[in-house]
Amino acid sequence: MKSFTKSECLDDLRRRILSTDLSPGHDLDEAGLSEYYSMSRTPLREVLQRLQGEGYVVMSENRGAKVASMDIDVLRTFFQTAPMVYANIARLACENRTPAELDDLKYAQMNFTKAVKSSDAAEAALANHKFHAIIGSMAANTYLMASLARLQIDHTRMSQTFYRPSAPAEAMLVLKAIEQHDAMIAAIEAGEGALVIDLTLQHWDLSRDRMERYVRPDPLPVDVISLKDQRNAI
Amino acid sequence: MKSFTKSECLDDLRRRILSTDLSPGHDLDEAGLSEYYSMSRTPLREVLQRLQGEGYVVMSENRGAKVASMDIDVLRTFFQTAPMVYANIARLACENRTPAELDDLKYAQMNFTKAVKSSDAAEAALANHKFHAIIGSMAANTYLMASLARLQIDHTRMSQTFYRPSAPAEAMLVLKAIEQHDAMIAAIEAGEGALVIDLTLQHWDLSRDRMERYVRPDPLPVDVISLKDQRNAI
DNA sequence: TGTATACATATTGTATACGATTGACGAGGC
DNA sequence: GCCTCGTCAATCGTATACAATATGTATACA
Repeated sequence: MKSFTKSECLDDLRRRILSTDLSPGHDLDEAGLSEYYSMSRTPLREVLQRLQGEGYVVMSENRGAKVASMDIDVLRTFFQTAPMVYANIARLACENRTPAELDDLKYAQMNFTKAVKSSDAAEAALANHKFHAIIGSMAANTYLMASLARLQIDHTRMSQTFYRPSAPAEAMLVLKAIEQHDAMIAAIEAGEGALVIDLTLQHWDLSRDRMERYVRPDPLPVDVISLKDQRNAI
Repeated sequence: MKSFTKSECLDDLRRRILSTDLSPGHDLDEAGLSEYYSMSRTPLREVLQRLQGEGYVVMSENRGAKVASMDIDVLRTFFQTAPMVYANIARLACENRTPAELDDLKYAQMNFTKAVKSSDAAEAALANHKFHAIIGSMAANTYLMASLARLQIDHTRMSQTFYRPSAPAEAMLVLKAIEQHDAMIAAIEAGEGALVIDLTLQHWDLSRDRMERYVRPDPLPVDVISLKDQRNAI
């Protein structure tokens, strides 16, 4: 049985939540997880606390931790807020990026491309997450970063289907996303703020259209009873 | 010796950090705090973890927790980001406020006014914090809320001087802030989005001008050595 | 048969003891 | 005299035991 360090445990839980291996709303049992990661409950609880701080999980007194749910309200505000934050982050990244960060970004893009070509859906989603997280850190803005990090959690979870294209036309869209990333890298490197905002919004539009697939095939509840269940499940 | 519950401890630490009773960069000793709040180190560590998640403190491996510092970069991004977030929050608050929240807001404004009139600077700053936090929760936007909460931490800490007016003309500015709050309440109640954005930005301008007092009398370091110290102190 | 209450069980919260890491101080070597 | 290395104290990190709380189930009573 592999033994995990605390930060490995943290990373692994993040991965599992982002890839919806641990689905939204899933109940996280301390004892079970502490055994799984072969560490005692004390450090594991601290990991969960931290994940709560990052918005991955929600904890309630005497009732343990759950994977942050994605209910109807959350989705609404997500689509409302994301473009603004993404655009502002991109602009700031243009102004503040360092050469080292640019290298990181190119490396992340390489990994992303590789994952897409090898049809590894979960890996592609995570690589995409990493790519945009780097743009976030380029922006060097603690405050917006807090929003971005939370947006990305839900974005990555929703985009799982994006990288499992079912039709050739849809596979093309993923390739287009790769191209857009390349264009964004170039614009950031050149420091062209207006351009990168434009590219970011285009990238967002592509992603948003595709994310409807996540929402549409599994329609949001409309009758009172299941709505109530959804709310209670938060 | 008063015994604290975990959430009381959390609140108290937040208060002490916001009022700069615990100054930025201050080192937080687990053993000392656990004795002060008469609880064991385990729950106290969880409190600190949580405060880290909220941006109040910064923790580093094997080196404990510190109150989040406010160095030169942070201030720069603060002034860069605050108006955008505040304005957007205000607009959303207009759209989504509930009657109960409106009552809360009016109550908070009452407390704020009271604190100002009684010249209780720390209390006024905290009441102002609460006032704007309520507007934040009215917006019902988890993502922006994450930014707002972090902005508010630094805003409140910087505004400590605001409520200690040294000249009559400056005392007037605080009274003006009260009036602006009233106008904002009215606009939010009426659902006038454009107006509340305008009022919010005016309110921000007032606050920003006054916050220069926080920065100016104690100039940011310009020589290399103290800049390095500042960075290491993060 | 439905509901309420009391008990059993599982899970979370807290305290304490012990082990690990860091940073400082001082002795020894260069 | 300065640098290096080793020891020591202080503080942080982890494990485990125990207490408190919530949930599920069975039973008694209406």
